Amino acid sequence: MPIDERKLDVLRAIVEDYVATQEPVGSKALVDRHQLGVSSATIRNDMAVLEEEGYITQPHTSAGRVPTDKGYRLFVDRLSSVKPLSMAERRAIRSFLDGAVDLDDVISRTVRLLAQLTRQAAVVQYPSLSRSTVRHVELVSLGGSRVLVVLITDTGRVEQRVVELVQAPDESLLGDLRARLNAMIVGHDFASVASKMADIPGHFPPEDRQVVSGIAATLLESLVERGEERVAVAGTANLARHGHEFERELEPLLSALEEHVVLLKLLGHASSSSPVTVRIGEENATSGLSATSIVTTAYGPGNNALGSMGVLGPTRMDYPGTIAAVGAVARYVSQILDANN
Amino acid sequence: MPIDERKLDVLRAIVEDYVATQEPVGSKALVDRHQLGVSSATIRNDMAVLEEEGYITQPHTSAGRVPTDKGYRLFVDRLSSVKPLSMAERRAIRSFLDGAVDLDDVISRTVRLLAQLTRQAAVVQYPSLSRSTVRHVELVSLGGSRVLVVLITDTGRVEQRVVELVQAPDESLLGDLRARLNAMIVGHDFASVASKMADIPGHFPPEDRQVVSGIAATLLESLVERGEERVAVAGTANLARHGHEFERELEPLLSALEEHVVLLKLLGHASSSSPVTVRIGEENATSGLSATSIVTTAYGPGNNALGSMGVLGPTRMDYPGTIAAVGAVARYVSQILDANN
DNA sequence: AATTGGCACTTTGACAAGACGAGTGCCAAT
DNA sequence: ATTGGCACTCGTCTTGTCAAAGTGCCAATT
Repeated sequence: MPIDERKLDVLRAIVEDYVATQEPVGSKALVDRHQLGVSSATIRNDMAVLEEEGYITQPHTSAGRVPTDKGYRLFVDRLSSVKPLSMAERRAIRSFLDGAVDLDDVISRTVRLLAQLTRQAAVVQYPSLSRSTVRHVELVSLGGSRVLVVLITDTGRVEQRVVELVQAPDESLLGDLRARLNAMIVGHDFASVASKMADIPGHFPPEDRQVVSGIAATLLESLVERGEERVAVAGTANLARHGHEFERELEPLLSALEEHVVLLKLLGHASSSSPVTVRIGEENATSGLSATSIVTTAYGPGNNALGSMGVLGPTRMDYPGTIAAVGAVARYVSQILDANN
Repeated sequence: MPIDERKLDVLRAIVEDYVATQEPVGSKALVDRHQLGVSSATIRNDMAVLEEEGYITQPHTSAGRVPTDKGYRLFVDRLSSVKPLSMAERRAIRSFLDGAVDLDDVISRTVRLLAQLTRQAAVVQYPSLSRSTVRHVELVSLGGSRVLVVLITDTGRVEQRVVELVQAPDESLLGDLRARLNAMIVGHDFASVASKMADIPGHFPPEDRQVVSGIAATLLESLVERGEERVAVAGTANLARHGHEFERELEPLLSALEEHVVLLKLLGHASSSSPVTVRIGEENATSGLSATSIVTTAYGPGNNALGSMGVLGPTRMDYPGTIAAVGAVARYVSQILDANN
């Protein structure tokens, strides 16, 4: 049985009504609230087909229908148009983000903004180190054998790390090393930095090599290990707001939001083909998240993706609105980062 | 009617049983599970008195009794002894915290440890800037008119901030300023730093003063404004675990955990008189938190409190265990920070 | 005076039975 | 292909009953 145009209309109407009311929607209610031009009996026939094809389901005989993951998928892929943001929302984005003073501030404002706009939980990944270039490396002696290594990227991200050396380095050694590091890696991509780093100790006299390689190792480590993992989260309270509706989901979801490793996997590598990616229910392989959907997109000036941001909520969410909000915020943040380059 | 010794025993038993079972506890169950040496009828009389005095209450006629906030208060103040941690727990604290490489790592490990140990939500405040001294100030030109200001405290806390100046500073000016700043404020308390800062521009030629005061202002600002507000949170998922038990509380509590300003107020100024502070239910003036209790303590080497840490959970929590865990973790963290001084 | 056993009373929760309503599926008619 | 009609199913709501839990009180005991 083919799915014709009207059946798609029916599916769209079901999704919209269900998202709005949170209640299974029946054939009668449907003809009342939408201008479908046919009777409820016809709708019932269509619904039977849609159910047979797996787009909708009924919690029990003689309740209305509810969209399945597959139904939502079809909805976002083919049935929904992007809902333009209201002027108030556009204004909110601007005024909220324009006050940011530096990268940390941009990220923290962005994540709160997204949470507020969508009334769901929001996540923003810091600009990925591996896709940034080095702007500056600074070494600061903290007295004794301790040195602070500071790394600054072209996106304004600042990573710092204290390293405990086997012996106290003298000030001139630090100066030499700082100069050499900067000359060597500033402006370069992170992948290339890793290979160059290996040569560095060779340029120093043997007695200094231990210190030098200690610092170099920390630098590399902080790039690779800690590099990707920074994310900001906000809006967890929004999940509890309509919380008891997806009950058993809440705890695993909160866990995922705390486990940054998991979270980054969920944010995933936003495909650059389509601007905003939606992953629905079971499509997230992560266990316990079968009733949550994730809307993500990459951000970054031009086509140069620096990181991802997104929103998590129940599968029963307002997809057009959420997609629009995520897209708009990402575009605006990209602009800001570009202007700040 | 006076509250005699046995009535206190009864109250203690009620609190313990209620915390363990999460169910109102009746007179019969009480004599079964505890060796009180009297009959259930006697217990009933005692319970009637306890209820009259406001220490316990019954959800409805003929259910068991449940402790009130006042009952919990009496329990923690006079009826409970600190429960010593198990060897496994002590070992966990050590092995978990000993791997920390720097302050950020210490804080993040601490907060996760606390959450895991108590199975509740944990909060750790970063060492307060106002109670630290300056170890080093670093100025790094980012090219153009942008300068990165990095501030390092004796506790290992590193604050950074990018400042956009009206004109590009030249390198030697930055060097001068850096030297002067360090000479002037290293080793000093933050309160005194603020007043000294005002003099700084005067030592520079007029044409540089704008740049100098821009940097000085940022430094001050980042100390004062952002200074206190850094906190780390973990274990929010634990709240959802037994979440539906305190229902309406979840959302405001999650909100509070995200609003760092509110959170810091809740952590409060841990009184140094008693090592661990407990605030129960309504005692937290914050609205919506009438069913949550907060167990906090200050940490820091010796009597020098650097910040607070604590645990938030339902009023119906294991107070002796939680108090012990918070106390032990705080002591161990204090040691670590001391060793790292 | 304190404690106890006994008993009546109240309330909850579980269970069953029945009324009701919502919604479907199907069929015959258009 | 669409429609109105109708029987059917199933969940929900209400009501009633019953057992269990727990209390409060009282008279008896120590």
